[in-house]
Amino acid sequence: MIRSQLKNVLDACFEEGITEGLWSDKATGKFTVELPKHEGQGDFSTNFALVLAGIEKKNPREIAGQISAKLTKVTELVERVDVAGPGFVNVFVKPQVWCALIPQILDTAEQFGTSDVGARRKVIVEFVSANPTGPLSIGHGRQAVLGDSIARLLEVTGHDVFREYYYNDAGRQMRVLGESTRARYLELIGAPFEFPEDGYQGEYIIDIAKSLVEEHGDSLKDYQDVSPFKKQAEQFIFNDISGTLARMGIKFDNYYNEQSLYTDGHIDDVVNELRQKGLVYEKDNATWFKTTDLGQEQDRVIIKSSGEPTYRLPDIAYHREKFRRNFDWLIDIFGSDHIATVPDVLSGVSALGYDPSKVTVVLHQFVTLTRDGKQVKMSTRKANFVTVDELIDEVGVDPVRFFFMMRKADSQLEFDLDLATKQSQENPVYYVQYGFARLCAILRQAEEKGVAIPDFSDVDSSLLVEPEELNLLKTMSGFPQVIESSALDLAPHKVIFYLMELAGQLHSYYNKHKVLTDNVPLSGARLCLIRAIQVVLKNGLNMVGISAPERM
RNA sequence: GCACCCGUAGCUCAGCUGGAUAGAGCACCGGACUUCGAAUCCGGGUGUCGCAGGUUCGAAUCCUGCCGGGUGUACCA
Repeated sequence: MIRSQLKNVLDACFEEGITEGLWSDKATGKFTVELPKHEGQGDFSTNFALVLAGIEKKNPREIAGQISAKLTKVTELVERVDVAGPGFVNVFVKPQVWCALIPQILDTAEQFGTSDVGARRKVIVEFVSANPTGPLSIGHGRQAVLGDSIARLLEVTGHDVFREYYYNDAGRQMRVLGESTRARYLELIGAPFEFPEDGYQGEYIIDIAKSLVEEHGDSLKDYQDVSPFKKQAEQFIFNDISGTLARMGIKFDNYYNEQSLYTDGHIDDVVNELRQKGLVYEKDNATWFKTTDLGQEQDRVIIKSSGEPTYRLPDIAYHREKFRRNFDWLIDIFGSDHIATVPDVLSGVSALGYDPSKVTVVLHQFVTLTRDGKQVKMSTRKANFVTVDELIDEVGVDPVRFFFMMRKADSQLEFDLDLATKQSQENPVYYVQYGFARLCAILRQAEEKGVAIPDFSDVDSSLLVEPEELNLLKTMSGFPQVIESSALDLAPHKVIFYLMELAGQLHSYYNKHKVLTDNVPLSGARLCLIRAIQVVLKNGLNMVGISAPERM
């Protein structure tokens, strides 16, 4: 936030230089204010001189001198300006400017870090979308956390967020599920049975079959229709899935059933509309979507010769419905194995007259589990756990969420079970949470000692002079920016990295400087600082759905 | 074959959309609790940023071509 203040100042100096004839306006919007990597390069630096020198064909050091003379005059913000290297202008900000951040944080409290950049844009985030054929797997877990955190971040940055789970309870998969359940049922009551070839092998099918035996005895024995089996399975599995999601603190605004696309006629609509545009034709008894007309390499089947649509058609119809429901931004979280649908859906909606640039697809790579330094094989067999529930049982909700967010979506994610279960030093979740708990402990201690936490207006903030204190303030001033960019980039991992950084600075500070001392004014100032850090850590954790425990 | 993603320290990964001397965690070694919680801190790094070109004041970052890995490329979802 101080960075943007400085940018405004720099822009003003730039304008001033134009009227003075020092340079033209060609560089408008080209230069930036950055955070230098190394000590001694100031609190902020700007490439102003380098950019202008390139455009104006002048000596960068000369321009650097001119701009730094102007910046130096802004005494309420700037302490000192250096010109370094090829022409970087390094700005040192007055310590009081950093300290002024404390009351801002304390006053805005849980609002600190929120913004309205979203301008109440309506955004729909579709994620998980697993069909109810079994418990959520590790891959779904990553997607669930990713989608939910993205949704949370969009919410705090001023978007109107709608979370949706898309599923299909018809189709082949579900039929096989029903048949598997029936087979287990017949097995349980001792009747002859035949397990379907691609049937679902999991234990949970047996549990479902047991429930049917309890409810109906053997009265379903001669039932030819699979639907009672299917229905029971679906209900059980959905219960299981939503239970898992609830454990992770995830709620959906809507579960969208693919079936409704058929019953409401949207599937036929889409085909007809595409046909009218000359983008649909029949060949080999199937119906094809002429995607070669839309820049793709080959045409795609949308209705099989059996009369059943392929997955593409409902996907396109579903996205069209999202557009028709007036969302401004459509975000899909998919596993990378679904990448093939993306071009088809985008071609489809764009052929139907909607703007494909309003669709953003976040593709995440796979998750592997490691234990004892070795990869855990993820077979459908038992022995090794593969469900999110089992993962949560072993490591806890917060570590699960945290670890799933530690990597950007593009990267494969290695989930280190040994690290996640350690309640110590190495575990980054506890590292951050412990930072928060520690601050709570200090404040409890203050209360016990009868030390009042002063109002910031009664505090002499010039007492906060330690480098660790100023660094903490600098880091905290970047928090709103971090939240905004991780929201707009749909990249929660940035928040995680930020929190580790902030917690690290806090722990260093804690070990070097004591907050509660006999020096009352100093303790007062530090207590205010402590409370500010507490706010930022808590907000950061909560914004990505992780708890901030006061004691651990 | 084609499309997308990845290739950065022993391992797992960041790197703010082009900036200065490339970072963190883990692992390993050595230190710090009569003091606000040691789930913490302090010290210890000799990396061809996969390779080769190109763009420019400047490239891990952008472009092209290779190499290696993953995923997809169905009338499966």
